[in-house]
Amino acid sequence: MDYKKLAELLYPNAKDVSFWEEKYPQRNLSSGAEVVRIAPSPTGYLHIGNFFGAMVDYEIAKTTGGVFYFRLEDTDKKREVDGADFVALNVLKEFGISPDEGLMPNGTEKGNYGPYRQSERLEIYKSYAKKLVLEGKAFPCFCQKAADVGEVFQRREKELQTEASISEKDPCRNLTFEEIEAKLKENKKFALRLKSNGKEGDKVVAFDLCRGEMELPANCKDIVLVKDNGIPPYAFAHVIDDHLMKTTTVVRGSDWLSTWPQHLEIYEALGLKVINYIHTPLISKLGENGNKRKISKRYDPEADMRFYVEMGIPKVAVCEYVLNLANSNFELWRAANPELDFREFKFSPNKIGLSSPLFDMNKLLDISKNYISKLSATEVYSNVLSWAKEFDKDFAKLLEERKDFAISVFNIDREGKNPRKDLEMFSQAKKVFSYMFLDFLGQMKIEDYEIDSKDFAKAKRVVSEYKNVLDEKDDKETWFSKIKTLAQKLGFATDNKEFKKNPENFEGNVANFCEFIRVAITGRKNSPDLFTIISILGQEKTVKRLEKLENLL
RNA sequence: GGUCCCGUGGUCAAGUGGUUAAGACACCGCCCUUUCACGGCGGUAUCAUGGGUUCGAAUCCCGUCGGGAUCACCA
Repeated sequence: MDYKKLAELLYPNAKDVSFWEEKYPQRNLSSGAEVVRIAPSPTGYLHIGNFFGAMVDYEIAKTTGGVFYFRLEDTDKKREVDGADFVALNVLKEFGISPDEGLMPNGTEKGNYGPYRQSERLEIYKSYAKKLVLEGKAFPCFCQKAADVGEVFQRREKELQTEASISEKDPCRNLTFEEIEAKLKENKKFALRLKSNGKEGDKVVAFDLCRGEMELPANCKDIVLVKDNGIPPYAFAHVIDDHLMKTTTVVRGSDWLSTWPQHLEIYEALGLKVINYIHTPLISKLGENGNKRKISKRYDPEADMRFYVEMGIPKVAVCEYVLNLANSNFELWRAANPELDFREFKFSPNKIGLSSPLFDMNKLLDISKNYISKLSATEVYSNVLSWAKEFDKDFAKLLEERKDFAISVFNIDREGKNPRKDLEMFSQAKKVFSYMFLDFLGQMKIEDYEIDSKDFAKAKRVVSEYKNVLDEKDDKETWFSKIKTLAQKLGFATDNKEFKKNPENFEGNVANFCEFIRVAITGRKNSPDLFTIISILGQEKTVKRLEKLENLL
C-alpha cells in the first residue's frame, strides 16, 4: 500500500502538521506552572462532576501560577442542545470561577491557542489524521453498522453475553488502495480508524497523578479517529487539542479510566509525549436499591449545578463543599481559619481521595447555614432579593417595597456573637419568615398553627389574658417579668427546678407558656426571640394576632 | 461477562508497622438560657472477610466477598 497516495486521496488539501506546531508555540510560563482546562460539551447544563473537575483545575492553576482555560467539546451534533454553548460557562461564572483563557461568557475568545470550540478545529484534526494515514497508522472504514447507535447497542448486548472481551480488528483495515478508491468514487462516506498495534493480553503502564502507576490492558480496538461526518470523537480531538494548547494536566472523572489506553495509543501513534492525567472520583448517590451509583442529571436534581442556584444556596458554600470533597483536609483548615476566603486554602492534587463520595446534602447545608449566619442583615437582604428577582418575582417586589422592614427582620438575633442559623438557603427566607412577610391573619387557619388540640383550652386562656398585659413600650426586662407574673397567675411554674420535680402540680413551665404566645404570633413553636418580633410588629398587629388565635380556639 | 478502580462509624474522612483509631455532618443525651435559638459538654457507632509476613497489621502480601466504572462513528 502506498500510504502517501492514500493520504492524498483521503485528505488532499490538509495542511502539514508542522503548520500547527509552529502556530501554537510553547507557552512562556514559569517552571512548575500548570496548564489545565475544563472542556464540557454543550449539553445544556453543568454537571456537578464537571464542576468538581473545574474546582480542581482552578485550584491547580491558582497554586502553580498557571493557566485555566475553557474549551467547548461540541463534536457530537446528535447530543448537542441548541443555544447551550455558554450554559456551562455562565453557570461556572455564577459560582465565581472564571477561566483565564478560552471561550468567554460574552462569546469572545481569549488566548493564542484557539479556536476553543472543537467544531472550529476540524482543519487541524484533518492534518493529524492525514499524518497518521501517511505513516500507515490509520485507515478508512466504510462500514455503516458502527454509525448506527441502535446496532451498536445490540452488538454490545451480545458482547456482554460472551465470556471474554472481543478484540476488535476492523475488516476494513485490509482494504486495498483500489478498493478504497472505488468506494470513494461511489461517494461512500468513510470513518478513519486507528490501526491498533495492541494484542489481546498486552499491557500499558500509565501514570495518574493521584493514583500513581497503573497497569492497564492495552488498547487493541481499531477505534474511530474521525467520524464519517469529518468530525473526530473525543478520544482523538482531546489528545490533539491538549497537545496544541499545551495542557500539562488533564483532570477528568474516573469513568474515563477504562478508555484511557485508547488515548495512550493515540498519543503513541501521533508521536506525542503523554501529558499528566488525574482521574477524579465520581460523586455518587444511593439508588433505589440502596446501592451507590454515579450521580446523574436524569434522576438527581443535585447533578445539575443550576439546582444550587435555584435553591439559593450560597455559591461559596457550594464551592467549599465540593472543595472539601476534593481535599478533605479543607475542613480542618477552615476550622483553623474561619475568616479567610476559601481561595487561600492550599490545594494538594495528591490528596484527592480515590473512592467515590456520596453526595451529602446535610453537610452542604451545614456549611451553607454557617456561612449565611455570618452575613450581615443587609447582605442577607441583597442575597435573598437577587434570588427572588429570578425565582420569586412577587416576593422580590415585596422585599423592595419594604426594604427597611425586611432588613430588620433578617437582623433578628443576627448581630450577637452567636447568631441563629435559620437559613440554609436564600430560597427559604420567605418560608422561614413567613409570619413577618405574608398576610398572616388572612392566611392562618387553625390547622396551620403548630399546636396540639389537647392544648387548645390552655392556649386560649394564655392568649386571651396575655393580650391585656402586652405593651409595646415595655423594655425586655419588663416584658419578661410580665410574662412570668401572668404565667404564675395561670398556674404555670416560674421555677424550672420546681417544675421538673413535680410537673403534675403545674400547667406547664414558662417555656410552655411562651410557646402558646409564640404560636399565636408566628404560628410556630420555633421562631426567633419573641420580644424582638413583637417590637417589630408593634402593639396593634400583635394584639390582632393574639385575638385571631383566641377566636379560632 | 471481560477489564480496571475502590473498600476505616449512617455520611465525608485522618491514618503510610506500635495511636485510648483524629476531626466534621447526622442522630441521641445533658448543661447554659425562667422564651426561640446560639453555644458548651458528652454519648452511640468503624478498620468488608479469610489466610499469611511480623514480637506487633487499619497500615505489607495473597485469596475471597462487596460496591463502582467502563466496554459507541457519546462525551
